[in-house]
Order: sequence, then structure tokens, then C-alpha cells
Amino acid sequence: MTQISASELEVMDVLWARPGLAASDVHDALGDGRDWNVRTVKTFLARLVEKGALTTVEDGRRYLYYPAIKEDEYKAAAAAQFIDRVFSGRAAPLVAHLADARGLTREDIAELEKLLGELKK
Amino acid sequence: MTQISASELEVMDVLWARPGLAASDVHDALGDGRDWNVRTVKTFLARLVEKGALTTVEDGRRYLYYPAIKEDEYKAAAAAQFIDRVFSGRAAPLVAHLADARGLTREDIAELEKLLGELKK
DNA sequence: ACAATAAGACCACGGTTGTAGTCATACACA
DNA sequence: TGTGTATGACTACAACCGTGGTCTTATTGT
Repeated sequence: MTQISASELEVMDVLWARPGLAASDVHDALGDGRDWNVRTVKTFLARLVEKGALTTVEDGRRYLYYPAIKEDEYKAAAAAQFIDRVFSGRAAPLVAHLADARGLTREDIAELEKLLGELKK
Repeated sequence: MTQISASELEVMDVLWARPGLAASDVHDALGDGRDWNVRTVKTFLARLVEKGALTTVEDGRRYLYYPAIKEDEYKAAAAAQFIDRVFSGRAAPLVAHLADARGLTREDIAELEKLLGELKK
């Protein structure tokens, strides 16, 4: 299970949101801010297929791309791995640092409290 | 500010805990589990110096290494960057995913609640 | 005094990543 | 009907990363 890079993840995000796009659609969807050349996007797509993160379906003379891994599962694993690497597996210090670094919004705090309430059951 | 890799971060962790070690001490301190060759550790140290994350003080014919960046600041920035990349900047989903992926311990939950209580002030 | 050892300096090498270029071909419009 | 254009296939290439080798010199134990 090779690693998905930061750039590749942006591509995955597009396809998790709208599965079944062709390369040029993905390129367009990334548009704002990210102005990668279409060929760069195609490279990422090809690498994601190699890595088993995407599958393709032929559509005439082009491919449509679909996620082969679930967003939730991937992100949960990525979060766990990040916490292990940087915070020795402890989640609380991470949240503390976030508060420091960028200030959680009031909504974030409310959402977290609700979440913790549910977890306690 | 070049990126610090996962392996390099393990080296930083040693020196944040005990600043002023020489290369071989860092190697020893990593010991358990991590059995990198001493030269591998030296490569990481040299790269961290190049990257500006460590500074050296000569001690006879060897160097002592000291962190040039603060652990808290680095980790806060790393956390913010991770959340931006993977969770579009929202912290709450991250915690939710953690709960999913590995189950927060009862202590984690208690600690997070305490933290949130303080943040609300 | 000499040999084994340890330190730093420099080098290597294959894999990953970001960022495309080139080539052949198929389609679409003038 | 021929030419620009979009697509996929393949290639490139420098930087970074994990992993450690070589070479020179200094120190240390016998």
C-alpha cells in the first residue's frame, strides 16, 4: 500500500466528491488556485491507478476514474498514522496544538463537545 | 522552510527530549526498534542541519546537536498543515475519524473535555 | 608505537514526487 | 478531406528520502 502524496490527495478529493470524471474534468474541477498542466494531472491519475487508489472504466477513447478506496477509511488511517508519527499516538496534544496554532472556532469546539458526549456512551 | 521527513522527525524527537547529544548518542537513544546504521543517523543529522532544524556546537573532534526550532511550534504547524491538507482545515472531522479508527481511550476523552472546557473561557 | 575504532566529509543509488515533454492516434470542424 | 485538438502511452529529470558505503584523520587501548 504505497503512500498517496499531498498532490495526489487533492486529485482523490475531487473524485471522492464526484466519481466518474475523465482526466480533463478532474483538471477543470481542480481549477481554482491549482493550475497544474493537464498532463500533470494525468500523471497523478496514472500513479493513483498504479497505487490501487483509483480504477478506470473506458468511455470511448478516454477513461473515467473512480475511487477504489473509501474516503473515510483512507482519512481515518491517515489521521492515525499522523498522530503516531508526530504525537506518539496521543490525540489530545494534537487538539491542544491546533487550538494554539489557529484557534478552533466556536463551532469547532461545540462540535467536538457533542462528539465527545456521544463517544462517552 | 524545507519539510522534515518522518525519519528526520524521530531524530528531532530525541534531541528535543535531550538536547546536546553527539551523533552516536542519538544513535544509541534511538536504539529500541529503530536499528539504523550510525551513518544513516548521521545523514539525517546533516540534513537537519542543512534544513536549519538543528545547530551544532563543536566538542573536540565531534559535534553536539541542538534543536534550532521549538518542538511545540513545529508540531503545531505540522498539525495545522495536516488538517489543511487532509481535512480542509476542519479539526472536528479529524477527531471523529480518530475515534473511528483506533478508539480514543477514556483518558483521551477526559483530557479532551478538560481542554475544551479551558478553551471556552 | 601501532592497530582497531570512531568522527566527520563526501559519495552513491534506487525509489518517490512534482512537473511536464513527446509521440502516435482518433475526432471534429472548416 | 485535411488539419488542429484532445487522449492515452511512454519518457524525462531534478529534488528529496531512506539507506548506507568510502576515505581520511584522530584517538585510544594494549
